[in-house]
Amino acid sequence: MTKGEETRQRIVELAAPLFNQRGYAGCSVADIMEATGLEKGGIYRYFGSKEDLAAEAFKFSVAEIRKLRTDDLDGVPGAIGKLRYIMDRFVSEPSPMKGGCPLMNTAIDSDDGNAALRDLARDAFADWRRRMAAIIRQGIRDGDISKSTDPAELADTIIASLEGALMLTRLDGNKRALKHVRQSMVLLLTAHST
Amino acid sequence: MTKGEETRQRIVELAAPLFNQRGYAGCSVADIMEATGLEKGGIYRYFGSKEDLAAEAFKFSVAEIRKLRTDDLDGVPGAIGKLRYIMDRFVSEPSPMKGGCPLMNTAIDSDDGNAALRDLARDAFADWRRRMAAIIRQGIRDGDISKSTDPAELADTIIASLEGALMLTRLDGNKRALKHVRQSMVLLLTAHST
DNA sequence: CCCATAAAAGACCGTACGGTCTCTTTCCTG
DNA sequence: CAGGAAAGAGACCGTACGGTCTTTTATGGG
Repeated sequence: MTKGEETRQRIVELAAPLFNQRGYAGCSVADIMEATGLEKGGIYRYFGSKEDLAAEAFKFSVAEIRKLRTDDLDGVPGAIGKLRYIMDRFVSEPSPMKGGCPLMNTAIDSDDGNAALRDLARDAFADWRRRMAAIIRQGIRDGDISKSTDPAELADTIIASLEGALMLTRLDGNKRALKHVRQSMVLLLTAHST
Repeated sequence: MTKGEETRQRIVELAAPLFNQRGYAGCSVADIMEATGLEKGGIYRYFGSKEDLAAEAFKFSVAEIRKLRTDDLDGVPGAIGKLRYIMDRFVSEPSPMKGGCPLMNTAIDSDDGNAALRDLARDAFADWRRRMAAIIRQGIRDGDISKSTDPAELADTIIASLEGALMLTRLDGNKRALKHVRQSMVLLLTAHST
């Protein structure tokens, strides 16, 4: 990795939490200059525009979050176990990055305009949903989850409720909503169990 | 209502959807000038700052959304019926205002900085949660909902999952997530019914 | 050690930002 | 219809914005 590549990577890693906290419009290039200690020239050398940099930063955030949420998942036995593990991790480590969940933040930040970021957010959620549905399908095959369960429906519900609860939790400054939702999701899983 | 008061109100009503779509940082005073057809002087006459205006606009949005979501609720019999009615309305009319749910948008937009807006969002969610918990408590008293149900837990779950689903729905451009979540919440309600 | 090149600095540009202030127009009342 | 007050226009201010370009500095292979 050349020095330039290292610098570029450093910019992305430092910009990611800034964009995540302040949003695309709320985070200026000057903010990134301050965070990285670089001048304009040192940044625009690697990125054609602020939007390009924001997209790269978001991709980095997605990769980070996916890593964190997928870690150790293979070692957890059974579909129900995996789902509960995902939920528990979400409650115990709700914000893998300063500013909350980058997926949700970007989804809301870019729902008007900024099509590039919006599409990236959409893809990231689609990926998460697909992976979770696969776990549920496996659970159905294994006989742990009822055959009448719709994997997409359950995956959407878990993701939506976790993200919604994270928003409330960050707003309230405590984990009450997250804990409540986990409880409810455990109950829902019970209803889907065989 | 004097002409000034009318103008002030018009500014608030026109600014509300703009702030909701573009966020606080993403919506400029010039945008509001264009929407209202007023010049700077005509706006700053009524508001001390952009932040003041944003707060007023958000309060207006909250009042609107609360009106829309509380409408006709008294006519619906039973706690379960009321909860299902709320959820159905949320699915059929997910965005009472251009740009999605102002509560969620503001919550995410202002979670870093902008304490005034954040507090308003927090209060708005607290109010919604309180009202929903009251419905659930009434359901328990009436014997429609199990005594072991925690009203706050159920209220948090419904609100979180609806808001999360709304985010996904707006991102995807279709109502799949909202419909899936409603299905799941109906099932969850069943589990809480006596 | 030299030197081509990579890397970064930072001056500069035009524009848009939030906000202020004075001047003009509109309105309402006596 | 006159005059004072309310309402609005719009010029103006300093700053910050995203972005460009030339110049300087660091680096690393021959």
